[in-house]
Amino acid sequence: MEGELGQSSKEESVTAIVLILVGPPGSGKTTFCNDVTKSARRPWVRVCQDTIANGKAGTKLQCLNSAFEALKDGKSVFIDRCNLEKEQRIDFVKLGGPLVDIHALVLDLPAKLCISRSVKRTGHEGNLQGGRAAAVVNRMLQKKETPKLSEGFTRITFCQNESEVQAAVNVYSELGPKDNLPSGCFGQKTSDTKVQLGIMRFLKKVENPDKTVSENSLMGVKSSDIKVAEGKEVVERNLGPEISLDDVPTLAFPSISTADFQFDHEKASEVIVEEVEKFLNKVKIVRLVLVDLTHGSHMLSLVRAKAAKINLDSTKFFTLVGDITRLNSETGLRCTVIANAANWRLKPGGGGVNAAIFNAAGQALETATRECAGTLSPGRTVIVPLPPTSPLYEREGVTHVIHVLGPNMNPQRPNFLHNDYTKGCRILREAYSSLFENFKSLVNSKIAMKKEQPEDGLQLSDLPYDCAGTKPIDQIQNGDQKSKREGCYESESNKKCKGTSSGSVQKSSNSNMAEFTESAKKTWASWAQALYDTAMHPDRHKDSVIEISSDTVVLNDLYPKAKKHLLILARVNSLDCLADVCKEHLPLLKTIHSAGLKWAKEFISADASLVFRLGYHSVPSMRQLHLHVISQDFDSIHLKNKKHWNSFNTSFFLDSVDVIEELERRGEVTLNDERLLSMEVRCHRCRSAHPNIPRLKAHISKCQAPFPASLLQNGRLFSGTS
DNA sequence: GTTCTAGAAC
DNA sequence: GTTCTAGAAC
Repeated sequence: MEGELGQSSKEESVTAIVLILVGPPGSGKTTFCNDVTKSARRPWVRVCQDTIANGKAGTKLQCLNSAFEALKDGKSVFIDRCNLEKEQRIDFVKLGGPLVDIHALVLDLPAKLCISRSVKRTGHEGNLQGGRAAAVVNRMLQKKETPKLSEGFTRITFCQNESEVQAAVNVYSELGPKDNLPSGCFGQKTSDTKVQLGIMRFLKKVENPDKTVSENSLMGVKSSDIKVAEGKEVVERNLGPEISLDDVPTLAFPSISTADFQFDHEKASEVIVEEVEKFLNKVKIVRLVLVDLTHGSHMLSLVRAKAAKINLDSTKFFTLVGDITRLNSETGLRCTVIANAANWRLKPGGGGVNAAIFNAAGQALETATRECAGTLSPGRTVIVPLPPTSPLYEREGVTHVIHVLGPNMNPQRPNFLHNDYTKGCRILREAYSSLFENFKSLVNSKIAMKKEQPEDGLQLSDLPYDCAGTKPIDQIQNGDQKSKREGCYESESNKKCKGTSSGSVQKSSNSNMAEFTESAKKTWASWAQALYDTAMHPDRHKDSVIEISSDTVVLNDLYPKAKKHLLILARVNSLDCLADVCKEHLPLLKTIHSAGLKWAKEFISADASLVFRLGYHSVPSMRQLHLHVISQDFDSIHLKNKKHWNSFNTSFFLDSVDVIEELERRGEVTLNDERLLSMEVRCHRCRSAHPNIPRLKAHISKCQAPFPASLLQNGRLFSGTS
């Protein structure tokens, strides 16, 4: 079937398009098709499952047949059905071929908007009226799987609001019969709406357990249910129509000074709301979340009431009951920066938020804090970048902690203000304003990086602030503590730690902030395409290739970093790196692993002293998924620098066994930060640190220490005795 | 990914 | 002086 498609138009070599619309009822799929068709410059046929059987709902097969016929006629096709799950799209993607491009248009509009449109709708072809719409939309969104290029799409457009939809309408209606659109992903991805639902449930559970709307009743049919879901204050505050959870830089902060420092709640809540308002007037795209662990927190309700009174934008500022150290894992709320209610010595302990954050972040935060500041005075704040090795970074995605020291009204604690609230309020204002400004600087620093790397795909016009507005560290650190090196998380033995605060936040935290915005799919420089070319055309690389199968190509690394160093390439198009890997690739990854093991065995049979490790780089330099099979002698003239060493000997290197295990368990792979590559170099056996690569190499040529226990487990190392 | 090289570190 | 790193160019 695929082979025949597009044949009739082959002479003119016109490429037809199958545009698969992806969106829940009420997202505007049909409207989109109609709008494009109205002024289209190429023939389009809309295939709608709701009406395909003589105006009534039909089957997917009928849709496929109808699309196939239209393509045979040289027409382009809209697939107008929800297509939210990969499984529902897969057969339509198969319509693609040499003369048929498969595009997706993701209508990622706010769930609330889709629900209200569906509810209001009376003449919709799918008969999705009334209260049932809310149930259906919610249920569908929970199962939503964002389309990926790896499914077989040549182009995916994401629309999060009406203006982006209109832009897409323009693009497709202006597309002439012989025109093509560039491949790739366009428009930022929003969070999955199921995450929003996760938060909604969490909030209902903790904020108001008695009046909780059960999932069943939310999915029920009464319109009153929708009222409850939409009308409840807490839900409304957190599910406003403009929210897209993942992409907005978010700061989570505790109430400063109101716990152990016994600051008056009424006054503190006033300061918070006023400072938040001031900040949000200045900054466009950020979110601030006030977090408190206690159910029915007095502070949160005071702040909520005051925020509502002045109509603070509830999508930019809201309150949340939860553990500030577990926001991502427990509520799905991703906060890259969190604030800590610190003590003046910036030490762990003391209970409350400070103890919780230092506990959760591990020793790494203590060390990193020491590198940035010795002490803090009231009203001041200091930014501490979290090392990627910190559990808080790994598990929660927190890249920075900003320590804040608030005013103290507790006679038992240092800097007691003797109930001088004039001074107290001034200091508290300073503390919040400094916190928010520091947060802003971090976000700006991320943007500064994007500005330098336009190939990342982020449009400057999308940026929330003026890129020129970044401040050097000495201005933003805003503390009277002795300023130390920003961004230092390496051991004291590293020479670079001797630096002062002359560096800038921008430079040191660029990669920290890499998660603030999701960039479009990576573009690969020409030199990075060699493996891709080898995987696609192994016959052209006969000098380096040593084995070809239907799924893999095996070759010797051109610049081996050890006595034996092989690469096993996946022979799949658009599987560039681990970030592209999903559950469907499990069999392939297992095949690759077996091929690697087979070769390791062969080498070991020739030289029994060899020990092998099989794994992937978190962020490879070369395109095309490739497994490294590398002997652990690292005896090679090509191993020349820190990056070479650390790419195989830090958690940047992900063991194949662990990748497969995580893929089975979670359906995706957790990648580690590129900053690991510039960390100090340590022996992979005895873990001793070395000042430079020549000294490290001299050491590893002699070191006979046993491998660390972690490597000896789960078959991560493979030797003659394995 | 590598090569080249300026300049930092020793 | 030599050694080594790190950034730019490819």
